[in-house]
Amino acid sequence: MPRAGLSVERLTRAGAELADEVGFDQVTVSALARRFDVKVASLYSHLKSSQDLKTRIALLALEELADRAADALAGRAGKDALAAFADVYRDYAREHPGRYAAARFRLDPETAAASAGVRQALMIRAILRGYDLAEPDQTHAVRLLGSVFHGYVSLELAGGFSHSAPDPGTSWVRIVDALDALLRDWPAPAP
Amino acid sequence: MPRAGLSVERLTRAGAELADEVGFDQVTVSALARRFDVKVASLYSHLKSSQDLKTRIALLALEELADRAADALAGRAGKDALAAFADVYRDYAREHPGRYAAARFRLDPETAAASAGVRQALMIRAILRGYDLAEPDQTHAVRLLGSVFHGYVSLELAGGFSHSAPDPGTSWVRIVDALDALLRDWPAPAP
DNA sequence: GTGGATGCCTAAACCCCTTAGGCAAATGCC
DNA sequence: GGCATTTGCCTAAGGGGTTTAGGCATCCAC
Repeated sequence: MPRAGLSVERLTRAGAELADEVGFDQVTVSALARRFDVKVASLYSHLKSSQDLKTRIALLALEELADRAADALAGRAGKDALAAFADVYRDYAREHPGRYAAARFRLDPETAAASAGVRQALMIRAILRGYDLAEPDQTHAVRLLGSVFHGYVSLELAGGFSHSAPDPGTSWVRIVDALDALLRDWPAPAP
Repeated sequence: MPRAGLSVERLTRAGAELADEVGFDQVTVSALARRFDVKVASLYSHLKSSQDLKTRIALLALEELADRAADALAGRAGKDALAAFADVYRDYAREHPGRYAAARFRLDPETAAASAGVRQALMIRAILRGYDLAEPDQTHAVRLLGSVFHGYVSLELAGGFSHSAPDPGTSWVRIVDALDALLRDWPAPAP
């Protein structure tokens, strides 16, 4: 019987595809084994556990997202950069819902610290350098942007905006406009 | 052998408590049966399925959230109302992380349409009547607020802001300030 | 070619979900 | 209070998913 040629990388990529097809929480070691026409136990020479598999898929998704964002940001600044980043985020989630869900998978702190998630945070901070925000307002703004991007995309994916006008793409554009305006004129603390 | 006195309501409440203790995705029919010291199969005279249980917990959480929000909104308008609603959301998620996660559980469209989720959407629209927004801007704003509230709370719960200054409560206040300012001066579409 | 490392296998234990069918406790009717 | 019926909880059993232990065949290096 010839060997299947498994490897952590192939398994991770296949897991990511599986996630996009059936949803991240349906990604299972068993399903992956079926996909490679191999017995379940065989995967355990490559993966430590189901958790390990999910973590790897999450890291892959975070990488891909950060790569796309870096591409999109090249040569842009200000609102251009903000809109580009925002679109990367939303588009990625729509193209790869399973991977996007994976990117939200809870990692333990040290794994998270070593992930491409920090690159994303740095890029948001870079975008904010196009606006005039001193600390701690910059951090508040980072958190706001992270919340809006994640929140919107996750509500849209969950079907929260479906079948209702105006279409989600339009709201997205207007929300990015609004965020740009807000960042240009960030209010002082309320009295 | 005396009966345990199970009922759909008791099971749902216990499920919600369990969710807060161990996380919503650790809520399982088996765990619930253990909690009542009863055999697993016994729960199936009360619950159709594991999915059914989760749906019921989700509906409970949506009700509780809507009730709290309605209380908080009574007699308030404008920024007061906005801040009160925002705090209800964040506080509920911090007090009841499992229930909050349950409230994000994906319901099928008709169940969602009959849930307290629509009450929440109506309350956000009511808050926005304190600002001067015509359609379709009001809808854009509803979506923005929903995204920020959900996004922020979910990032905070996921530990995204932990161990980093400024503390998440401060950012929350400033973000609500910023949203208020933005709604008072909602920008026209970009050229 | 042969030795060793590696890859995939069988086997088995454990946990969760779900259905079918049975006995006993609660409920209601007289 | 006695009896029938309903209802609730049980045992039994099948189907997945996860994970570990141990075996044999394949692949690679020499």
